[in-house]
This record gives sequence, structure tokens and C-alpha cells, in this order.
Amino acid sequence: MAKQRNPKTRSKGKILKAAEQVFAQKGFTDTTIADIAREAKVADATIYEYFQNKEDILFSIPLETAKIAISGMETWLKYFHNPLEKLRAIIYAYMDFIQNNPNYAAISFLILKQNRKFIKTEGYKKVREWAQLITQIINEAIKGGYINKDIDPYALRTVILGAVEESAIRWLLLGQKEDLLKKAEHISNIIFNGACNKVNVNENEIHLTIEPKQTSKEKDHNGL
Amino acid sequence: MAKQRNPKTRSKGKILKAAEQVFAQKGFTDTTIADIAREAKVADATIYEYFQNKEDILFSIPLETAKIAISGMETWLKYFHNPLEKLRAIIYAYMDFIQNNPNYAAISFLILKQNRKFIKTEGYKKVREWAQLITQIINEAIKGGYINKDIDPYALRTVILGAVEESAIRWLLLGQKEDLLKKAEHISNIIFNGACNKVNVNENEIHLTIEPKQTSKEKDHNGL
Amino acid sequence: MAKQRNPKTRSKGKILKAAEQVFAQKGFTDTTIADIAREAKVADATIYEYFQNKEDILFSIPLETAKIAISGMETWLKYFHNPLEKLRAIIYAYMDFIQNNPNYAAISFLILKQNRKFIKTEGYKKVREWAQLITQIINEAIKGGYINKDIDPYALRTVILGAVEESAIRWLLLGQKEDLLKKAEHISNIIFNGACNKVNVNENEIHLTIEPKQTSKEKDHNGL
Amino acid sequence: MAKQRNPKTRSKGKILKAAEQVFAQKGFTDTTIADIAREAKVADATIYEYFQNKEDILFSIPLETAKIAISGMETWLKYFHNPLEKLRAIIYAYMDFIQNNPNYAAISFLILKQNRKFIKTEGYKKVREWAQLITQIINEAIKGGYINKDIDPYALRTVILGAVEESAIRWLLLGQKEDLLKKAEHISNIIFNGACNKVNVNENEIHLTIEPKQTSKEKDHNGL
DNA sequence: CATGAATGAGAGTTCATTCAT
DNA sequence: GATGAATGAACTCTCATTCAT
Repeated sequence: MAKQRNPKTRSKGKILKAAEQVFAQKGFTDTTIADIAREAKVADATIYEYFQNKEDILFSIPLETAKIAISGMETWLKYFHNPLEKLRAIIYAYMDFIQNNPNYAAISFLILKQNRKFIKTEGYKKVREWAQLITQIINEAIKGGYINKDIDPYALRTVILGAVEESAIRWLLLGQKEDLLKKAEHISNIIFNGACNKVNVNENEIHLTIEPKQTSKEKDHNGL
Repeated sequence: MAKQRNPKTRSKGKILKAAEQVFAQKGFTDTTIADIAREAKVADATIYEYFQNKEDILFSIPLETAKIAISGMETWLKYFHNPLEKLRAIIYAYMDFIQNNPNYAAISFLILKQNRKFIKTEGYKKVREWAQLITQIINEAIKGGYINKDIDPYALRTVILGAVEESAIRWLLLGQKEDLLKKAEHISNIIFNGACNKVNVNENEIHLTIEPKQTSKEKDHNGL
Repeated sequence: MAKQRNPKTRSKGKILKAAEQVFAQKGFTDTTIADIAREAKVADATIYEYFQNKEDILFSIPLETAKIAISGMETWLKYFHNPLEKLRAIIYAYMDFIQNNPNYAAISFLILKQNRKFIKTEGYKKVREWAQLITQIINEAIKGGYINKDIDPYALRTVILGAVEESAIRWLLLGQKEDLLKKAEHISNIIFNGACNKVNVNENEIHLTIEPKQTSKEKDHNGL
Repeated sequence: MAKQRNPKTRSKGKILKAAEQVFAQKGFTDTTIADIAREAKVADATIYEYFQNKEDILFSIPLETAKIAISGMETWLKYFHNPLEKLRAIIYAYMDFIQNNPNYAAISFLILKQNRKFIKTEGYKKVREWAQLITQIINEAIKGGYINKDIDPYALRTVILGAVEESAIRWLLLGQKEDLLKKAEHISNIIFNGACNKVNVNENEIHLTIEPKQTSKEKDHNGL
């Protein structure tokens, strides 16, 4: 709540912001320290006052952001009592976060995700905590009978994260044109209700489906 | 008596194999031309006889492999007539391919996927063709009434690919210990039948679920 | 007089022609063996059948050409008996040759002239012979009283060659637009009659001046 | 107490001096960045702090030097009122400059002169300004009646520069043995008074010739 | 705390040249 | 005689990083 007044933190913050911007734009390898310094309006050498090296800057980015994202999600999830709604909400919230933080998303999905060293960093721990939150909720949902007992919780988490991140990556690489929240809806329906048509088997079942009125108007504005 | 019928092709092939190996191991940036040359047992300069530059090698890798993968899948899909079975089969086949080609998978998911330039290459076209095959089958399934009409085919494809690739990435980064085929089963069940418990609603529905007897023995050998 | 029928000579000639063309266009350093081979429609390695290395090709170019130029000039000079006319004729002929052989001129003035090693080659000897021909004629002219006894023959040759070559270099670098023969006329007049106005001193003198009616219409289409 | 007031400028100057030296000695192509760095006693990379690339160093050399040469010539020309004397003085001064700056001369005549890209640089502009100064004086001389009205000023400039530079090139390539100032005298006489013997025509005319007592003792230590 | 200047280390790339066929 | 294939040897240039001020 106290404003960050001391110049030390100021510079560090400026550098981190700048790095997020530049990394997202050019990727890790094509970004030079000079690029970041220019964007942050500090001298190259100043960066080494706050960070050990280029990778240290990269790995520092998720630290702060993930912290914020987690605490945000935690307070936010309290409003839902049904764990199924919580899981749906997480998908929406994640997509919403991505849509509002495309730079962070680009770094997370296009740079960090493929970095073997990231797994050993503090930043990764934060991200992992967040993922474990999801597992918890899934387990809650299973216990509460909302999710089928035969479902493997890790598989479900994988499907959820995979679907969201796959959407995000395509969105990032293909120009950020789609509305990710609409995508969130489609994806949630598939994951929770399944893709199969059960109409043949049992007409009632369709009532479970939430908002099934979306018409797949979207044509192949899709690449991959 | 002729030692090498196609010396030109031989060298190119050797280089490509070597590059696949080394890229998968060290990533793109940390791989030097010298590394590839050493692995391929040719001189550095020889590489430039066949490829324009380091990136050209990288982008050439999926060309051949995707071609094989597609033709494999095509002949292979003929044995299934039910489009739902086809989709399930694709998930299994994809996972199987990844498990048998971890180097290619590493390159595809950890290097190429985050490369903005890749989208403009021939190799990407091949990969895209393959993805479009999936969309076709999904559409068949929708027309045949096997998949709910309200499902957005692109969303479904995203969920399928996202889940498989998310599994693959974790598998690759965390030491390739899991059995991906088992994972394929869990994932397929979620995607086609949904995660929600419909037992409460309708007991019959459960019959649709194929092989629901998996026990989630896997503990948290899972990171992210 | 016999046509060069044997393939060996054919290839060598093709390569030399090609090299002249490419060297003139791109300069020595920027020309690759591959460039020459492509232009000559032979394989790179074929070039090494006829020439020791890249420089050998370059140094071989003036050999043939200078031989032709000299023998041309020799037969041609016989028509003049006045050594002054001979010298004037040389200036014109040299300019004419340059204008008709811009590739050779480019190589001679822009590449060979600055090459310290060229001085030790056969090709240089040929060029030198040609220059000595000029000295001979100058000496004749001095002996015959046509040229002032106080003139240093080497200085005169320097002025003649310098003026012609300076014109040629500018012509080559600035797009080969001027008419070099017109330039030859102006230059000759200056060299033989002097730039100074002697009208004040002696009106008669002007009669010596040949064709003094040129109007310096040429504006500053001149760079350097 | 301050050791280096302008460290930045110092390094740049050192590199430029070193480059002048090495380029003159070995030519452009045969000079490596490492050569220049060694001579300048800086690291290879330091050179790239001040220059974009090897060619940039080359093109930067005439900038400073030409500036000095021009301003020198300008102040110096004020002592002459007769434009003919000015022109003679320019020839002497140019030769003198060459003799005192053989490195610069080598770069100017043997490297830059044949470089098509040089024409588009700042350095070329400076050289061009200097050449235009000569044209001005020639025009003055024509207006003042010192030089024949029928003389094309550009042709005269060409003869002057050609003669001086031809002398310089031979001097540079053949070991810098001659005295260029003596050469300047011979050349000036030819250019201003003409090579032709007018004795036959008009005895008076000879009085115009300035210092006609040079004896052509120089033997054929002359090549080209 | 901030930085201008300098640099070590190395990578990618080019190309003339060789050699077996 | 001609060449496709292969390569050794350099060289330019980049950039993360250090250090004195």
C-alpha cells in the first residue's frame, strides 16, 4: 500500500516492466540487454545492479506477476461455492488474465514454457503453487460428487491448462484477434460436458449443458 | 560396388538427423552449427551446402517427419469407420508418435511452437494440413450425430491438441517417465464424455464411457 | 587465324570472358569463383583446370587484350607520319578503346591499377610495353622538334595517361554518360597547346590551336 | 590530473590513425579488423563501438583529412592573386600533401577511388568540395583572361587531377622514390604552356614558359 | 546508485580450393 | 576434361558482461 519511493526499487521495476515488454515482442534470444536498457531508459550496466544476467531478468518476471495472479484468484474464488463453478471460473479468469496481459502470456507460454532451467527457479514455484490450487479444487469437486470419480485429476488439469494455453498460443501467434472469453465458453462446455452427443442415449442430459446456444459461426480464421 | 548412391541426399539426411538430436537436447540457441556438424560427422561448411542457415535446418525438420506422420495417420484411419473412434485413435496415435519420437516432439513443442517465423515456412504448412485432417473428422462426427451439434469444431480441436501437447511438454520437461498412452486414455474420456458426474442425473449415460476403470495411481510426479 | 576448336581453349576463353564481365561489374573481392563459373556455364572446379586461383584469372585478363590493343595500335600508327599527330591519335584511340571496352577498362583502372602484385605479372609487362610505345613516340617528337626540348618525356606521358585515365574512371563510376571522344579532343588541346591564354602575347599563336570552336556547354554533370 | 579528457574521441582517433596506416600498407581486403585493433592497441570489439563495420572505417578516413586539406588550401591560396599562380600552387600543394601523407594518398588513390559505394558517402562530398574549389579558380582564370576561353574547365581540371594522381599512383606503387615536387613542375609546365614546340612558329612565345630549364635527367625508372 | 567505455569469447557464415570419380 | 561434393581456414560482427569513475 506504501508507494515505492526508493529509487532502487524504482529502477528494478522499470527494468522488469521494460524486459516484459521487449521479451514479449522479440523473444528471449533476440532481445539484447541494450534493448531492455533502452526501453527502461537506464544504462546497460545499471541492469547488472539488479540482476545477475539476462536469464535472471527473465526468470524474475513471473515472480511478481504470479504472486498477484494467485492472490487475485484466491480472493475471487471465494464467491463461488460450487467447485464446478470454481473450475469454470478459473478457465474464464485465466483467459481473461491472458487477454489483459498478453506480454506476460507471451513470455509464459512462448519463452518460459520451453525453458528447462526455469523449472528450477523461484518463479516456477509460484506458477506451480497456482497449478496446485487447481488440483485442489478438482479434488474438492470429485469428493463433492461434482466430477466423476473415475476422472484422473491430473489429466483433467492437463486438459484444462492445455486447452487454455493452446488457445492462448494460437491467439498470440496469429495476431490476437479472437475473443478469448468466447473461446473459454466453448472449451468449458467440452471439458465439463464432453463432446459426445448423448441426445441419442438420453434427452435429459442436455439440460446439464450450460448455454448451449453458441453457433459456431467462426469460420476458419484458424491456422494450425 | 557403389558406396553411396545418393551422396547428396545422404549428407542432407545425416545433417537433419543430427540436428534433430542436438536441437532436442540443447534447444535452438544453445546448439551451435559445430555441434550439429560434429554429430553428423561432416564439416561445418558442409552444412551450408544443404541449408541456408541454422534456422533453415530447424524449419526443415518437420517437413519430412510431418509428411510421414500424415501419410501414416491416413492409411491408419481407414480401419475405423466410426468418426468418434477415429478421433480417439488420433489422440492415441499422436501420443504414441510423441512417445516414439521424443526428439521430434521436443523440437515441435519446445522450439518451433514459439517461433513466429515458423508460421511462414513450408514445414508449418505440413503441420497445418495434419491439423486440418482432424477438423475434417470432427465435422464428420458432428454431421453423423456422434458429436453434439453445439460443439465448436475448432474449440474441440484446440482441446484435443492442447491436452495432448500439454501432456507431451510436461512429459518432455520432467524426464519422460509417464506412459503417454495411459494419459491418452484419461484425456480422451474427459474430452468425449466430459468431466462432470452425470451419475446423479442419469445412470445410463455411464455406458457410453469406454473403459472407465482407470485408477489414478499416479501421484504428484507432476509439476506445473 | 585458325578457329579455336579444341575444347580446352574454348573453356578457358569462356571463363576469361565471364570473369571480365563479372569482375567489371562487382569488383574483384565481391566476385566469387562461383559467380564466374555460373556466368561461364562451367563448374567451379573447372576453373581450376585453367587457372591457379582467383587472382590468376584477373591477371590473365589484360594479357590477351593488351596484346590485341598493342598490335592494333602499331598497325594503326603507321598511317601517321607526324609524331604529334601520332600522339593525338593515341589519345583518341585510347579513349575509343575504353569506350568500346568498358569492362576491360573497369578492370584495368579500378581493379588492377591498385594491385601491388599485378606489377610482377606477365600482364603488366604487356601494358608496360604499350606505355613504352608512347614514350618512344614522344622522344621521336622531341627529336623532330615537334615537342619542346625542355619537356620531360615521362612527365608528358604521365599527363597524357593521367588525363585519359582520370576521364575514364569518372566515366566508369558516374554511369558512362559522357562521350569520351569529345573529352579526348579537349584534353589533347590542353596538353599540346597549353591552357594559358597567349593571345595577349602573340596573336599568331592561336593558329596552332586545332578546332578551338568547342563551347563548354557541358554543365556540372561532373562530380569529383 | 585527468588522464584522458575525451576518452571517446581518443579511441576513435586512435582507430582512425591505425586504420589509415594499415589500409595503406595492406589494402582494404587484406586488412582485417584484428590488424587495425592491434595497431590501435584496442580490442577488436572496441572498433565496433565507433564504427559500423570495416567499410565505415574506410569511408571515415577522408572526412577529417579532406576537411583539413581544404581549409589549409583556402587560407593558403589567399597569398596568390593571379589565378594562374593559384592553379600552379594547387598542383604543388597537392603533390606536397601527397608526399607528406603517403598513407592517406594510398587510401585515396588506390582504395577509395575504385569504390563505387564511396561516391555516396559524406567523405566523398568533402573531396568533391575540394575539387569544386579548383573548378572555381579555373573559371576565375578564364574570366580574367589568363586561360584560353576555348578551354573546357572540366577538361582542364581532369588534366590537372589526372596528371597529379597518375604521378602519385606510380610513386606509391613503385616505392616512393621520386621527388613529387619536381614532377609537379614538369607537369605544370606542360599543362599551362603545352607540350608543343612553338619555337618554329613564333620565337617570342617561349618567353611565356616559366622556368624552362628543367633537364630530363630522370631515366626510365618508370614502369607503366 | 549510475554509467560510459571497453572487451573477451565465440558464433555464424563465406569461399577459395581440393579430390575422387 | 569436367564436376559434384566436401571442407579448412578465416573473418566479421555481436553481445553479455565488467570496471573505473
